[in-house]
This record gives sequence, C-alpha cells and structure tokens, in this order.
Amino acid sequence: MTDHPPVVLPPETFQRRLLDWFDVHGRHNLPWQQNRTPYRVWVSEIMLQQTQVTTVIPYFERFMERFPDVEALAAANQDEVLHLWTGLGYYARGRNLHKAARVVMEEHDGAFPVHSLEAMASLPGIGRSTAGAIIAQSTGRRAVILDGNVKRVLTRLHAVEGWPGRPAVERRLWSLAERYTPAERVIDFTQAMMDLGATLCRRGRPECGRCPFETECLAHERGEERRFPESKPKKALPTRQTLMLLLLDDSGRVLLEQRPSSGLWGGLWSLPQFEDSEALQAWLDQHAPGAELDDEWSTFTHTFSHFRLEITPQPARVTCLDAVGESRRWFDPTDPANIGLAAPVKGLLESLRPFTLSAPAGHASESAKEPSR
DNA sequence: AAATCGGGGCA
DNA sequence: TGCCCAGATTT
Repeated sequence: MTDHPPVVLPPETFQRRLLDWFDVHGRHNLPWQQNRTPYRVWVSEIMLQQTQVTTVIPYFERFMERFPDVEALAAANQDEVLHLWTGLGYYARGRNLHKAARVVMEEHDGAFPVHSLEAMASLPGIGRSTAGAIIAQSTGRRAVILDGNVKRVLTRLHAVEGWPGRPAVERRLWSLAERYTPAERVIDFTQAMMDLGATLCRRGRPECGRCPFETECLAHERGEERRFPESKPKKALPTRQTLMLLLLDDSGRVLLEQRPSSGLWGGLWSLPQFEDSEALQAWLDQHAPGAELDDEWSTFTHTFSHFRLEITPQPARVTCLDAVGESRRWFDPTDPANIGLAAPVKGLLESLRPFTLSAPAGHASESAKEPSR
C-alpha cells in the first residue's frame, strides 16, 4: 500500500468544487455551527456519531441549556447527564462524555487540548476522526476527519476495494483524506465532506446526477456506486452439534423438556439434548431403563444469528417412564398442545404426525425464527 | 432481517 | 497490532 495513492483529481480542484457545492447546498445553520467552541462541537460530534441531525438538535439544545460548558458538565452527577441523554441511546457514549469532561477539568485546566490531536484522541469517547473533527471545526486549523460519510465518498470516488474496516483499506482512506484536506476553509471543508456523504452520496440511492464529482467518480463510471464501500465479510458461523432424544411411549407420544427460562430457547419446550451418544445412553439408563434405540435420523442444520446447530435426532421407544415432573411432559404429535416449541423441534414433531401432507424433511434451510407460542 | 457506525477493550 | 463487540437505527 503506497503512502501516496494516486488521486482522481488535483486536491485544489476537489476542494474548490466541493466548497462551491457546499456554499449552495451545504448545511449552514445547525446549532453547533453558531458559537463554535470546542465544547459545543465536541458534544455535537458525540451525539451525531449515533443519531441523525434532526433528532440530535433538540437534545443538543437541552444539553447546552443545562450544561453550558465543560465545567458544568464535569460538576454534574452521571445520572443527570444520562437523564438528558435518554432517548439518544448508546449510553456508554453519554458516560464517556461525562468522564471526558472531568478529565478536561482535572488534567487540562478546563480547556480542551485542541492543540494536540493525540491529547484529544486520548479523551474517553474521542478517537482519531472525532478528534480531527473537533479541532477542525472549533479552531479552523487543518485537521483530517474520516467518519462513515467521508469513507463512503472516498471509497466511491476512488473505487477503493476491500472492507474499510481492514487496516490496509483504512490506511489508504486516511491517506486520501489527508491529501484532499486543504489548509484554508477547513471548517467548511470538513462539514462539506460530511454533508456530501449524508445527503447526496448516501448508502442507498446516491444522487450522482447532482454530485460535483459525477464525471470523476470511478465507482459511478463503472455503474457500481452501490458496491462501495464494500461491506464487512461475514464470518463463517461456528458450528455446534447436538443429539436430540426422540423418546416415544407405546401410544406414540414424545417426551419434552422445558428449557431454562434464560438463554437459548429460554422457557420453550424442546427435546432432551446431549453432546454425544454416551451421555444420551447414560440418561436413558437412569430415566428409562429398557428403552430401545432405533436408528438415528439424518442430521439437519438449524441456523441461528450467531452459530449453526447440527441436530441429530435419536429415536427410542419405552413402555413406561417414571418421573415426569414439572419440566417434563408427554406430547402427542397428532394432537399438538398449544405450547412454545423450539423451532427445529416443532418441525421434527410435525414430521411424526401420520397424516401430514408436507414432506417431513423440511429442516435443512430453516432460520432462527421464534416459534409460535 | 441485515447492515451500519466510531470507539473501547482485549488477545 | 488487529479483531470483535455493544447498542440502536436505517434500509
């Protein structure tokens, strides 16, 4: 990865065209664009990390009214800060905001260390991009930003391949952002980059026809705007295996167990599960001596959002079973009780019904749906 | 239902 | 250093 990637148009041209666009179409009247102190810019940046501008505005104004400066914020107790944050969500960032205010008071004499990118970025909740934004927006000194909007603009303009979360890709994007950032009009430039990404160069349905870089944008030239930035590669889901005991009594009913109230399938009814056949056999020896195992059914996969479960049903027959307690019951597949069943168990039990018209083996591609209750 | 987002925390 | 997460929204 080169330190100086080729650029699609000369930085001066890029800057002039972007600023011309911004002067006409950019946002100029946001509350934090008046009286641009580091404090106000900081609070707005943190709020904007997670929420759209229109939602942020009333929160920002209430926040400023109650905490007009860092000192007021640092003196508050956390509960009051979080109270004003209620509805914005992501409370960790509200807590970080409060923490950072105290650091500014105690370690920087109440003044944001806007002279140092490093010092800014070491404050809780402030990373490299937010540090750059605060410095640029509140002092007008040259500083580089790379938030999600800017990343989208740059990956499209240069058709940057690869997921931006990859370090090599991120380095290239920082390098591009660095090269395009001017020394003058930095406040407007950084705002313009964010506005362009937020309004025209949106994730879905970008309005390329109105974009000042329509003729240079490599993604647009290829008709592939929507492919950039590339999305995070989805990791292969981990796979777990389980045996499910399908214990039938002589009238064809199946033994169910209720799951613990929390965790996977919390409170739902399921089949007894075992890691391996030894564990299953040990359970049978204890609870259903004399049970006869039939051949295993074929394994099928149930997919959750975070892992895959390979399920092998193990049928067995028993004539009598003691100890059917609170969390165990017999279930008649021909007359299904109205109880919450784990999704794959529901499918299995349906396949036991004698007059079902659907094929029994419909499990292979099911997803993690909530079973009906 | 899935993708997204900037920073924090951890191996 | 690199990788994944929390936590809520948008598409």
